[in-house]
Amino acid sequence: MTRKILVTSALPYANGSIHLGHLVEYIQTDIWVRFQKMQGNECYYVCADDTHGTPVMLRAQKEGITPETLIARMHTEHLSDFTSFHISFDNYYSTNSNENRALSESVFKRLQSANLISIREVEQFYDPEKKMFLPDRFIKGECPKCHAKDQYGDSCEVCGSAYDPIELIEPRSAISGVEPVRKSSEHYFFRLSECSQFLRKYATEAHLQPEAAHKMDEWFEQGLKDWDISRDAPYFGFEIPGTHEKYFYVWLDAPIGYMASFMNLAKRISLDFGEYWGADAKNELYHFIGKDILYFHALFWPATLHYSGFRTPTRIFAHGFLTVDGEKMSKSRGTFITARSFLEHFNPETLRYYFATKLTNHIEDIDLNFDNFISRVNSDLVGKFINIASRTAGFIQKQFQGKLASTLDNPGLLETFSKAAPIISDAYEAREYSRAIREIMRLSDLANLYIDENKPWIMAKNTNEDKRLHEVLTVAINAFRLLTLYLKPVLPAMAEKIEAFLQIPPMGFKDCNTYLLDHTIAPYEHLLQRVEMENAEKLIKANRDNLTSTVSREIMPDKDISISIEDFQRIDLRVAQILSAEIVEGSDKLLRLILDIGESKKTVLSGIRTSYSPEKLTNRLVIMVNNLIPKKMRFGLSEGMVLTAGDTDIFLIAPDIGAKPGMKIH
RNA sequence: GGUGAUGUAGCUCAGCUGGUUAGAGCACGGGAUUCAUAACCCCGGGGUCGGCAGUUCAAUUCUGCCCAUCACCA
Repeated sequence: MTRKILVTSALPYANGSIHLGHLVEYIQTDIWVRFQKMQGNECYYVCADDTHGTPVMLRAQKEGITPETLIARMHTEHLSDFTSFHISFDNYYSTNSNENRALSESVFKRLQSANLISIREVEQFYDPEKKMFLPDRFIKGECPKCHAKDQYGDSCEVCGSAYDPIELIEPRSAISGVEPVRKSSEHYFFRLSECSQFLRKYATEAHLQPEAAHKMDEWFEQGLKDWDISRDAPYFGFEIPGTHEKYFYVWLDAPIGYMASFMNLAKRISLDFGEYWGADAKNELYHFIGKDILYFHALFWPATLHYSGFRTPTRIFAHGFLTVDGEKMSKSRGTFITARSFLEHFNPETLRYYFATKLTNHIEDIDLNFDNFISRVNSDLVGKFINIASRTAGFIQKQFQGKLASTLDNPGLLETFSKAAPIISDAYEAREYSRAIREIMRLSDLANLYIDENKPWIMAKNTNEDKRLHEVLTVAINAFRLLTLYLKPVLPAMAEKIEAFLQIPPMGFKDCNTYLLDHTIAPYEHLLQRVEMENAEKLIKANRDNLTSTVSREIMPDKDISISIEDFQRIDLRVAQILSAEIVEGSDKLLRLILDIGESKKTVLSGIRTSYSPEKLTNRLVIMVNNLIPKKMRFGLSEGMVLTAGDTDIFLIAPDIGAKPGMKIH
């Protein structure tokens, strides 16, 4: 039976860039969603930018733009980062939408009629200069316990104690620096204390992870407190209906953003909203979240939903945080790594794979250790998995014109692979990705061992063993196909490349019992570069450097980096045509290119062999730096360089069709 | 401070409800091999399973205490 499933990840806040910590969650969720789709289930994955609240408002002010402009920019940036990491949202929306406003208002009104909203006076710090109430994080002062200076209003980073902002010694507004005054105002409260019976029941039914259930018990024991859901103007958010200058606290409308994003999707592709969110909806609903926001998702959110006439989540899946080299991510250490900078140094799928080897269904922190990352990617992905195709495909091409045999040498091996499908899919379903990966790597070892035992390279020398050779290779390629299928939720882009190589339609789990026989495959091209420690070092350095220049870069160009137009014009860039390309003997990476630049020819030694084979380059147009001082290398003279993009995967830069060799570039 | 989680080979981690000589991958040493981007295959060294007590015929696995690390405190 086809399950109907709606999945969400927590909404990233529109005040900062996506970093590797965020990606743990999106990658975890995306693997699960892709797995569900491969199982043939109807599964939708929605998310949105979380756009409201004081930090967004203040940042927009600081940049001199409207909050709407800021959140539009962040939305574009976030979505582009997610897309690069192959996060396959069915909808990526915004909490600042008409749907979300309508739903938030309606939820509020229904809670009001259920008599779950109360109004109370609250005394808070107020910045008399900025004329606004200050959230705890925007008040700084001396810690009342350990007397450390310059601590936030809610807790001390030095001694770790938590307190009320009013206890701070010599409090200051972090925005204006003036001393805040105490001022009272009317606040709206959601009477969570009235919901504890319902929530206790819900906590049991939702089958929370043991750690989460434990935490819930702790909260129940302490007694649930009412929740302040209003904020005073100025505030960027939705005004509360029937009030003047009172706004919904961002945490009220943020989870409603899940519904709003789905509503927007539902309209577009004609889904029934009620089947997913109605009070008695039967479809499944899952939220993936970080452990820090369990309180909001396991208490406020189900209560809000239930008492406003909607369904509650089927399950809530919490995960731990990311540490880097065993320590909390730190901007000054350069381990606060942004998604974007990772992409400049590594293939995104290497991170997806690494996280998959670490992720379990427990709320445990996972560690990014670069030594470990490099060894996992190089030995598992390149050395074990890809190696299977790499060491056999050549024979299929050369000896059998790319065609697989119609019979198998050892069907038993492939049966073992097929039989592993339920083990692997159970592990994915249970979010025990590390278990799935262990099993897949065990199978990869079996495949490599099988090839080793049968030694196709020996058989290839004896023509009388052709039939057996053909069958052995066919088993190997089929093993590779099944491994690809099993890894596909984790490595979607690579799986797509491999499907093109095997010339087969997109695979799903139902394909785990069929084999490719009497079928022609394409020539093999290498699928993944090894990763190197050097790149990790560059990545960390880039993030450390970025810290110091972030502020100035947003406001004015950095003088050290900026160049004048005259500086640029000193570089003589020309369109060039590759007349010939050949491998430089004795070198790992170099190709010798003979380039036509109109009036003359030049020789360039270029380190692009890892990404381009010479036979593919002849007649291509490229861009070359013509006035570079010629460099004498061990293998001869190089009279310039050709422009490329990327560090590990290298891409030649090419002019548009019609350009002629020798044309100057300005 | 309160609460929780974790602590198994150099590194990253498996070890289900307690039961024969505690496992894997990587790293390391030796061998074999050359099809594969030095990848792959075989063999090996290496662990008082954080410490101390207790329950038990038997504890890495259960209980208590201690130590260390990490996280959370709406």
